Amino acid sequence: MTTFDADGLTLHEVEANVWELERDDGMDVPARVFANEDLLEHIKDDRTLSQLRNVACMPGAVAPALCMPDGHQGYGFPVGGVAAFDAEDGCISPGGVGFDINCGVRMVKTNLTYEDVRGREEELVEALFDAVPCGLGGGGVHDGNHTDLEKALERGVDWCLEEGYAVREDLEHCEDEGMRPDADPDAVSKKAKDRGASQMGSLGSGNHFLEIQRVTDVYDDETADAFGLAEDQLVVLIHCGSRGLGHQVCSDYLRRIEQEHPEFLEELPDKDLAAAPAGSEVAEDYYGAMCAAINFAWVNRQLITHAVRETFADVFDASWQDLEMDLLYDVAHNIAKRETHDVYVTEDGYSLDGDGGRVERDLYVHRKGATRAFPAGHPEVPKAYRDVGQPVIIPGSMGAGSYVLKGGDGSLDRSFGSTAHGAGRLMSRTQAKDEYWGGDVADDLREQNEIYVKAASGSTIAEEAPGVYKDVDEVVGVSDDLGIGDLVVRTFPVCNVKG
DNA sequence: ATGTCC
Repeated sequence: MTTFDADGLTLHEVEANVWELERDDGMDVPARVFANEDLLEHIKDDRTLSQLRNVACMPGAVAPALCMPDGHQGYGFPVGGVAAFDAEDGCISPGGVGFDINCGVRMVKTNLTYEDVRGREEELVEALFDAVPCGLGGGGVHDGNHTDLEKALERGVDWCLEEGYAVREDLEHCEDEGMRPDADPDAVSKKAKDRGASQMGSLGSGNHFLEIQRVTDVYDDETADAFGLAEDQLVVLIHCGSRGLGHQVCSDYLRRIEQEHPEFLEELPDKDLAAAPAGSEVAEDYYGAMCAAINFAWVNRQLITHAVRETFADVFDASWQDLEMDLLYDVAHNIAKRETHDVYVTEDGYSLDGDGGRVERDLYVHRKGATRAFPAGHPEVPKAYRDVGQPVIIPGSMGAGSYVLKGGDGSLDRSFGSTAHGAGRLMSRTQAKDEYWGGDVADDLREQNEIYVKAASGSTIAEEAPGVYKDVDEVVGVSDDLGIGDLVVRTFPVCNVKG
């Protein structure tokens, strides 16, 4: 059997692109990495694998702890991690969701082609840059107050509909229809709300961006047709999260868990895993606050969508409806969710693939830097896509393509209905700033790739240089080979507004 | 990711 040694641990290749960390005495369940050997090389020297092993030791872990092909080391849990814990006697972990709650991405379609925008990239980017607040700090598309914020936290995109920032079809083309009903605004601190009120409809910083892209390749004609995507079509990708509000919710609950459950923390292999026992008051409060932050992030992306539609209408002198700027889909990348899954009880604990006795379990499924990828026929896939599978949007780096996949038939048996979320970082932000200078990166993109980039700060461009990321082609290739998310189309950047 | 430490 092929093995791969990394981070002081040994992986065994149990089938093509599936590497297992065998269960040792400390682990409740085995752990698995979905990757090829090139991708494994990238996690050889960081803490990804030991972090994944730690996740497999957590109370109530069900079936394997998983790392997607774009995985890398994170805070407590690896980014690219998928982990399910029993919702009755397991746990929920802010570290398993991440600081940027419901960081995610949506794709807005247009009926324009690359020819329509060619030569007007600078004009379009300047107009978008003026219309969508970006970078660190306050300011948003909607001049928020606390009354609006409460409604946004409670109702998500449904609030945008009432305010004229959304149409009914936007809700129908969003994961969870843009609203988590379990949201509990009372569980969100005043400090978090203060930060959120001034950031309603803002891009933020880091890897967040607004990008105009063109469809360059169609791999699956039938599904592309169902998604309304065709070669040469212009689309808009909006990638952002819950800004300071989500960050504050995460920080608040990490502190509360430390204060209220020190004995529970003590038993975890790493304090950064910071889980709350299922059923405890803090677990319920965190779930309610996290769901409110999820709603906030959806409102954020919807408000930006509104601003993008108005900007396109201005620049191209036509209404956004005439430009057919409909939402393809909006997916969350950093969330935990109560979901019911079929699992199988085996001698070794649990499996997902039908070996053993079937039981239905209520779980907290954590997707941290991972995308839900439900297959055709699943009741939570919107009606428009029920026959083909949900759209899965995977952004690449600034200089690389992005992909639209469809939820694969293998995703429920392999990964709790999940796949990768992006290219995945190769190096830290600090290291990136040593290796690159923002101005040079932007010049290279313009001269070599004809991609026009405008950013709030030069150092952000350096931190996000294409060379800082893995090869997204390899990431989606593994997803497609495993049948957890299947290739539909590839896009390539035309111009980009960076936070 | 993030008013990159209240």
